[in-house]
Amino acid sequence: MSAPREEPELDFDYLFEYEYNKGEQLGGTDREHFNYASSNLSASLSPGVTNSSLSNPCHGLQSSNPVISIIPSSSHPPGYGGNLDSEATGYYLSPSIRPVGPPALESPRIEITSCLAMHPNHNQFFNEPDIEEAIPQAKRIHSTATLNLPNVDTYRDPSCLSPASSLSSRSCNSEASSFESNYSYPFTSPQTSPWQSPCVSPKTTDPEEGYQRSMVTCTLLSSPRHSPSTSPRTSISEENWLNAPSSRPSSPCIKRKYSLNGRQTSYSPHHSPTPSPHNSPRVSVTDETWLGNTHQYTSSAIVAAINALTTDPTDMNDGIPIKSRKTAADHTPNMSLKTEPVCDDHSTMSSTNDLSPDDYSGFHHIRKGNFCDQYLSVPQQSYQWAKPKNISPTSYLSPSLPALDWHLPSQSGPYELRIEVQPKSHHRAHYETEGSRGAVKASTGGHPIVQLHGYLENEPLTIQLFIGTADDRLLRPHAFYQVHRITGKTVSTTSHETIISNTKVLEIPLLPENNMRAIIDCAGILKLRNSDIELRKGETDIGRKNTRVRLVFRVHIPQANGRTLTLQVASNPIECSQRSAQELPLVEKQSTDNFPVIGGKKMILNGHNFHPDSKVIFVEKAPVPIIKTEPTDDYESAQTCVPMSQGLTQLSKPYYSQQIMMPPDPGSCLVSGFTSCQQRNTVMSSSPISSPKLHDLSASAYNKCISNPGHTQLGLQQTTGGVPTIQEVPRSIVGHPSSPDQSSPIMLQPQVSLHQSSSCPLGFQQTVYPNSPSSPVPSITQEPSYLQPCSPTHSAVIGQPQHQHQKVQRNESPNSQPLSLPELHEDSNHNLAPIPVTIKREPEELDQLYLDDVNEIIRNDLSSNNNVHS
DNA sequence: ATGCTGGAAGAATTA
DNA sequence: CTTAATTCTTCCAGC
Repeated sequence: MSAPREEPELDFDYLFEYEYNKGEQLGGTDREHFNYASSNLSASLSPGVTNSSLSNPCHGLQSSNPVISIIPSSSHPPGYGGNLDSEATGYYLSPSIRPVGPPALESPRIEITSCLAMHPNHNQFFNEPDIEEAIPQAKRIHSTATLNLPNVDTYRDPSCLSPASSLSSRSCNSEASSFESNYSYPFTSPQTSPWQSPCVSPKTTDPEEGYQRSMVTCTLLSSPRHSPSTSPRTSISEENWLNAPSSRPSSPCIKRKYSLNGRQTSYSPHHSPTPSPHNSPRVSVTDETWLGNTHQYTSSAIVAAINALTTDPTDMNDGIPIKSRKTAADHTPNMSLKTEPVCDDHSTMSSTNDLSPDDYSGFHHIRKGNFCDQYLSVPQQSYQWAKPKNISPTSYLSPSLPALDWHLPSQSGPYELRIEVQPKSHHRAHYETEGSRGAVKASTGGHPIVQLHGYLENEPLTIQLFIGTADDRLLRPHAFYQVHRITGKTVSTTSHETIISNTKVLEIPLLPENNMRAIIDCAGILKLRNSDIELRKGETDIGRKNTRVRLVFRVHIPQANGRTLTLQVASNPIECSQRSAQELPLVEKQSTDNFPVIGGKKMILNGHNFHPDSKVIFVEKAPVPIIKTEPTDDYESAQTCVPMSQGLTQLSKPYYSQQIMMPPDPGSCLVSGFTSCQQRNTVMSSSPISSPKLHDLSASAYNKCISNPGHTQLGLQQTTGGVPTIQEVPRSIVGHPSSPDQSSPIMLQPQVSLHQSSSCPLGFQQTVYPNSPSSPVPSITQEPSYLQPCSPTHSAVIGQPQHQHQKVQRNESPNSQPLSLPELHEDSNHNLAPIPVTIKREPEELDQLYLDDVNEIIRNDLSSNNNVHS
C-alpha cells in the first residue's frame, strides 16, 4: 500500500511536502496538524548515517581470539588457536599454515599440497578458474595452478553447504561452523563436519585435528572425482548452488538436501555429539548420520559413505517434511545421492572437461563439489544463484581464514574497514521462487559503500560479503538469508560468489585505484524458506520473524610477516520482510534541518512508507536528558549513551521515523519496556561489532512489542524528564477496518509537556492517538518511544497504516482527510496525564541470552504487566 | 525478454 | 479445538 501519490497540500502551520520518489512509496499526509507551542523548530535531522559501530567489534569470541597465528600443520599443532599473536588485534593467519599442507593427512591425496601452494599470502583464489571475466593476468597465476587441482576446490568449498549457512543462534553451532570455516573449511565439507565436535567452541577445538580429519575425508572422497565418470557427483556442489538452472524451483527437496548439509555445521545442543548409533553406510544421507558420528569416522567409514552415494536417492526423501510440500514432489526426482558423473541437472556440469565459462561451472562442480556433494545430493534447482563466472581479480579464498561467525575487529593498527554508506534499513529479500529483487541499496539512494582505510599497498584485495544476523551479540551467517549476487548493466561492481561453510559469500574487489573503496551494488538478499532451514538438524534458529539481517564485510590483508589480517564490519540491521517494509515510515532525506516555529516554510521529506495518515511531528531539541543506562548492557550503554549525550548526533540519521519511534539509544538511554522489548536487537546491533549507531526499529521487533495488546505502557515516559515521548497505540488496536475513522488511525499530537517534570521546559510529549474516537483509551497500548531529547526540534514521521486501513481509506476517503482536531484533542486529553514510568530490569544473564530469548522474557514480563494494569 | 518492484492471495503458523 | 491474527511464500502485473 503506497500512499497516495498526489502531492499533498498542507494547510498547517507548517507545510510539508512529501516528495515522491520514483519507485518509492511515498505517501504524503494531506494535512498535518501540529499543535505545539514551541518557538523554535529546528529539525536537525541530517541524513547522515552514523557508523559508530565501526569501532572495534571485539567481544565475545573475537576478543578472545584477536590474533591467531596458525602453525604449519606439519607439526600438527595441538590447538588451532594455540598461537596467538598479540601483535595485532586483527585476525592473522600464518600463510604457512595452510590447512592443506602439512597436516599429516591420512589421505592419500597429495593434491592437497598444491592447495598450500595456492594459498600464498596474496590473494589466492580457489576459484581462479573463474577468472575469465576480470582477473588480471598477475592474478591468474594462482588460478592456473588451481585449475590443475580440481580437488583443491573440494577442500575449499564446502559446496555441499546448504544455502542456509548459519548456525543456529543458540547453540554452539556457530562454533562448529567457525571451526569449519576457519581452519578446516577448505577441506570442510558437510562430510567433514561429522568429525568435528558439535558443541565445541572454535576456540577450544583443535583446528588441526579437525583440519586433518577434513583432509582425510576430503582426500578420500575427492579422489574419485578425478575421474569424472567415476566420481560420485553430488548435486550440491557450488555449481548446483550457484547455477541452479531453473528459475523458480522451490523444491523442498533441494533445500532439504541443503539442510542436510548444513546441519553438520550446526550442531544443536539438542543433538548428541556422540556418534549416532545408526551409522549406516548411508552416511551421507541421513541427518542423523551426519550429526551423530563425530568421532567415529574412519577411512572405512568414509568408504562406506562414498558407497552410500550410490544409494537410492529416494532415501533422501525420507525425512523431508511435509512442509516441503508441493514443490518437493516436483523436484524429488532431482535429488540424487547417486554418484553421478559430474553433471547435475542444473549444474552446467555437462562438460567438466571444458573450461568455458559455463563449463567452467561444471568444472567448478567437480572441483568445488566437495565430497560433501557426494554425500549429499542436492536438487539442482534448489538454488538459483548465479554462476560464479566472474572472479574478481583479487578474489581469493584463503583456506584458513577465520570462520564467518567469528567476531573480528573492524580496525587494527593502521587499517580500518569502514562502511561509508550504510544500506537501507529495509530491503525485501527475494525467495528462490521469485526473481531477484535487486541489490541492497543505500538509504541515500545509491548503494552501500565500504572502504578500507590505512591500506597503502598497491595490491588489490578482496572484500567478502555475506549476510549475517542482526543479533549483534552473535554476529554470524544468517541461516535464513544468503547474499545474492546481482549482475547486469546496472551493476558496476564485479563480484564473485563462493561458499564458505555453507554460507554464500560475495567477493568484491577492493582496488587501490579506487582508494580501496567498493560500491556494493551487486549484493541482493535471498530468503530461504524457513521450513527448509528449520528442518536441518541442529538448527535451533527459527525463521519466523527472524527477518533482520546485516551485511557483513570482511577483508583479508596480507601482512609483511606472511600473516593475514582480517577485518570485519557489519552494517546496520536490514529488515528483509515485505510486510515490515510497508510499515514504519522512513525519512531518508529532508530538504531542511530547521525552520522557524511560526511555520510558513516548506519542507520536503523523502522516504518510504509515507501514508496518508502519517504525521510529521516537530520536536524542539532541548538539553540532552540524562539517560539512565541499563546495567546489563555495559558496553552498549557506553557506546550509545555517550555519543548521545555528546550531541544527539544520532538524530541526524536517515532513519528518522525509526529513531523517533525508538530511542536512539534504546538499550541504555531508555528505560522503557519498549526498549527492552524490541530494541534489544537494535541495541545489540550497536555493539562494537556492528555499526550500530543505527537503531533500527525493525518493524518486526517493533510489532512484537506493540502488538502486545496488553501492555499498557512500556515505560518510556519521561524517565529523564523532558524527553519527548511518543505513545503509540498498538497496531492491533489501531487497526479497526470497520471504523470509518480508521482512515487516520493514529495521530501524533505534539504538545508541550507541561506535565512533565522535566528540566526541559521545551520538551514536547508526542503522543500517537488512535484516530478512532471509539478506541477505548484503556485498551490503548502506549508504546513509548524516544523522540528526541529536548533539543532542536526535529520532525518525525509516524505512520502505522495497516493494509486494511489503507484500503478502507482509499475506498471511503480517497483524499484522506486529516483527522479532525477535535478528536485529536479529545484523545490527547486522555493522555495528558503523565504516564507512569515502568522500568524493567532485565536479568543480568541477558548477556548470555540470545536476543530471542531476551525478547521472549520481555514479552512475558510485559504480558504480566499488562494483566496487572488492566 | 529480463530483471526489478510493489501488491496481494492464499497457505502456514501462532496466539 | 476453533477462530482470528500474523507471517510466510508464491504469484501477478507493471515498469
